[in-house]
Amino acid sequence: MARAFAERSEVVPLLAEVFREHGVEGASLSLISKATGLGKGSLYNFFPGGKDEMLSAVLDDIDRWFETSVFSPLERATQPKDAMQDMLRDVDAYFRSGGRICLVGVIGLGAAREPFAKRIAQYFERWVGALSVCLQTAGLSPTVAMSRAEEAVAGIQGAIVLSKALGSAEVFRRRLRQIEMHLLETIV
Amino acid sequence: MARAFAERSEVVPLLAEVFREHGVEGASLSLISKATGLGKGSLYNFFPGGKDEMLSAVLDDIDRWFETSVFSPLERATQPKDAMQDMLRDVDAYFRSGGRICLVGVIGLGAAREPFAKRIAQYFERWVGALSVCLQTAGLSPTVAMSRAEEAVAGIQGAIVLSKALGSAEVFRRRLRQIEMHLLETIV
DNA sequence: CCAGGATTGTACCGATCGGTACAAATGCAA
DNA sequence: TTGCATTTGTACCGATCGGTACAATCCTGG
Repeated sequence: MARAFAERSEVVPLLAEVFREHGVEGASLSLISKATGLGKGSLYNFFPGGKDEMLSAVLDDIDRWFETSVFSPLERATQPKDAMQDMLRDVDAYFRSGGRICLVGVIGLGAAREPFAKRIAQYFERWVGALSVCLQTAGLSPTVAMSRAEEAVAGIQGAIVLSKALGSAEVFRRRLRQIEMHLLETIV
Repeated sequence: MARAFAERSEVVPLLAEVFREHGVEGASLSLISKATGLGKGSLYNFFPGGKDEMLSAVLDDIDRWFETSVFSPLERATQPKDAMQDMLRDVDAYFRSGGRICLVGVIGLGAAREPFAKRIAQYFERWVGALSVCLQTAGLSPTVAMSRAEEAVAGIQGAIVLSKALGSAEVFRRRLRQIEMHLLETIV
């Protein structure tokens, strides 16, 4: 069995970047081919299902990253304050202070949403849920925790939209700082 | 001089809806033609510049609406509290409680941003600025007003993303209610 | 009623889309 | 080294893209 020059798994992040930069519909196979250095033959060898399978693999990759780096740590946190600060630091790095968009969010806004609607909803439910658990660990009631978690996640998404539109990383960081303040107020 | 069956101005809202539902890249001329009931001939008669001019006309229309319905009332307000509540009511109606997306926001996130980057930035600067003026009228310092205005506008954008992803109008309304609380706290 | 410009549908353009076919190139087991 | 399955580049497919050309149609001023 011949070895692949590029593992499927190492192509996925490149795909993700193409989807982020050109949108799902705008990411043509020729763009993808150029960005990955892979011809159509290789692309369809790795992803027989075409663009849909590529996007699906990208979403899997994103899910995995957030699960291990964001959601799980929030839920398991014994020091909620530290966990939430870690989350915001990781989020700032992941979205490059607003220079990188949230692929899940933009797919959710687009017309090609339907095939992925369930996964997109789960991503945000999971995020809000994990943050809510963390806030409850800090002593907040389920109701208040849920509300504040939803506010924080929406705030992050809004920060991406606003900072991207204004072309300002400073706006993103400023929003994140405010979200942090708001998450931490009235807890230990 | 022959009269037009459809004024250019009455086609624009239909165009806006097509762009919102299918995205700027996904809104093909055939879709636009079907949605407006106009053939390519008429379309290029109204908009000789093609899709770009259509999108530009849509953005003009959006600017005009927000200017008269949102920005200007905020700036001229003598009762800041009422003005901000009116804004949030109008925003809820305009975005159909999250059922409708913010076209300016999504263009700002996309790759086709560059030709419209300046206008997109101005839209958000104008929104944040007008809200900030209103908050200053209510007695807040420029610094605090600016920060709170930015938070509110980002919150609205985030509410759209989140509610659309979750398919829940209730999420949108809940976010808006919280934004209202936050805007109004500590003012008359 | 008619002349002439405005408006319209339709056919068509080259380019590019996502996807398929397949032969040449490649790498490993024996 | 040889045999063979895998991997790859490339040519090609029908469909559709945005846009143009233009003849037929419509409306209205005279």
